[in-house]
Amino acid sequence: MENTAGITSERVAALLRERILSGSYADGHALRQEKLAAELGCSRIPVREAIRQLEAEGLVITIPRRGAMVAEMPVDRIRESFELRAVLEPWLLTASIPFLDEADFAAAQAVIDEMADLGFEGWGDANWRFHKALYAKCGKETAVEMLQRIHESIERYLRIHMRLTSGRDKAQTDHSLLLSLCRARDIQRATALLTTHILEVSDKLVESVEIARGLRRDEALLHPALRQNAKRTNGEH
Amino acid sequence: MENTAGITSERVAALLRERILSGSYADGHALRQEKLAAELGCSRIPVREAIRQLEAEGLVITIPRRGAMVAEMPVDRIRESFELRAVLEPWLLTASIPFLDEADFAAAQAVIDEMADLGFEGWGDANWRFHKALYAKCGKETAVEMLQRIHESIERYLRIHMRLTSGRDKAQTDHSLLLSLCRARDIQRATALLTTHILEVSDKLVESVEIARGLRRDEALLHPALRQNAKRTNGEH
DNA sequence: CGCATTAAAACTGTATCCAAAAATACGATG
DNA sequence: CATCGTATTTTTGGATACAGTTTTAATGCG
Repeated sequence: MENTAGITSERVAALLRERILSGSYADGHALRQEKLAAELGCSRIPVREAIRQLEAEGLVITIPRRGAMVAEMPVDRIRESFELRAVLEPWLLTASIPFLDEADFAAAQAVIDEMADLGFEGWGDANWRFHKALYAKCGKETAVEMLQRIHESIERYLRIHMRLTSGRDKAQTDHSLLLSLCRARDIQRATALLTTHILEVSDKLVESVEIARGLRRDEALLHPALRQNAKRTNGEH
Repeated sequence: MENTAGITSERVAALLRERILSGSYADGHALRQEKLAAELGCSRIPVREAIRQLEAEGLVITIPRRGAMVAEMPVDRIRESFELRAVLEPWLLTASIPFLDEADFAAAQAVIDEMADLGFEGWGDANWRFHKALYAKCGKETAVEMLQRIHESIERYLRIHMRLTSGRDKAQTDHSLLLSLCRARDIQRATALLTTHILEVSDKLVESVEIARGLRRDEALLHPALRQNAKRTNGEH
């Protein structure tokens, strides 16, 4: 079974990460070892190692003897993630702008074009790739990796937000304007725009997440009520 | 076979982390699964999961089919870690100072006192605990956790630096002064001092690490030469 | 001395087993 | 009828044994 390509536990981790980031596994979704092993056609050991890895990445939490589940990020943490972005990204942009060349600008523009006709699915990832393109020359790899992790951890909430608002608002125009300012090497205005861009999205997104969680809670309250009315008739699966 | 006291993978991870942070396992030290399992009295499974976890934390790197070793941080990364500290810590301090109370100051002072009669061993950890005490009220848990990880990843190089310079220089006076400024709620001067404090240590520490690595390289060049002179006489272990 | 072949070591994953803890189902009782 | 306690089932965490593969070393020959 051509398992020669790469280490299995890494592939399992990549697959689970993809499912969590994409929202395919919602917050609180339980990651059952045996089920995943059967589904992926491997034993439990690579699954367990992958779960450990994702736990260290903060995407899942494991409770001993109870298993792993997709970690739900509290709204305070979500807000804080955006605050961190608002601190770090302008810093990286400042360091990067003087060294950006035409190839970097073209790459960023290509991502903008790509995002134009993109649905909800790949939007969060493309958004990060656009921002990252502007930090290409910042010379701070560790910080970029940290930011990538931050973007990954909030990607599913960005998706929820876009699904609720059914649109990507003025992000596209923000991005285009930001790219123009970078081309003009206008660090002052570019960082100012970037900061407001990040913080604006933050407020709206937190709002959406609170609405979504409120809805989910109502649903959770509704389900037991339904179960009382229709005893034992629900299909559970 | 008292295997009732199973060693959990978390404990293995904590132990290995401790050994890496303390410098007990130097850069490049190979983490052999079977050897560790035998030493810790457990099977390879917890060891493997612990290694995956540490890999995600950036403390070790694994090369497929070759095993795991303690990750060596390039000097550029070390410098970058301090740059990140210089950006994030003043930010946290600014957010925290207005809300610090006497208990927080007393805790910070206690760490300073503790550091006075402390050798190389626990100094890096205490240093972080002092800084963290000042960010107690910043309300940014994610950022604090990130910084903790940064401090952990550079702790062994701090140890190397102190061993080479055999002293903790003016860190103590810096810390005392910083605490005074925090007590006075002088955000301006406190953040300025903090920034210079971090960047000063950075330059000196990078220098020490470069010296240490230069020495180690010489040693590596010397060893094969010795082996040639005294064929087969080296005890390998 | 250099290089090719071979042997050993070490990692990766599978399968099976067991113990412990949690979840669930079930039944007794007030 | 609701609630509490017990028993069964599920799931996790780990141990053990084994096979396959790759890297490293050791050996031997020209």
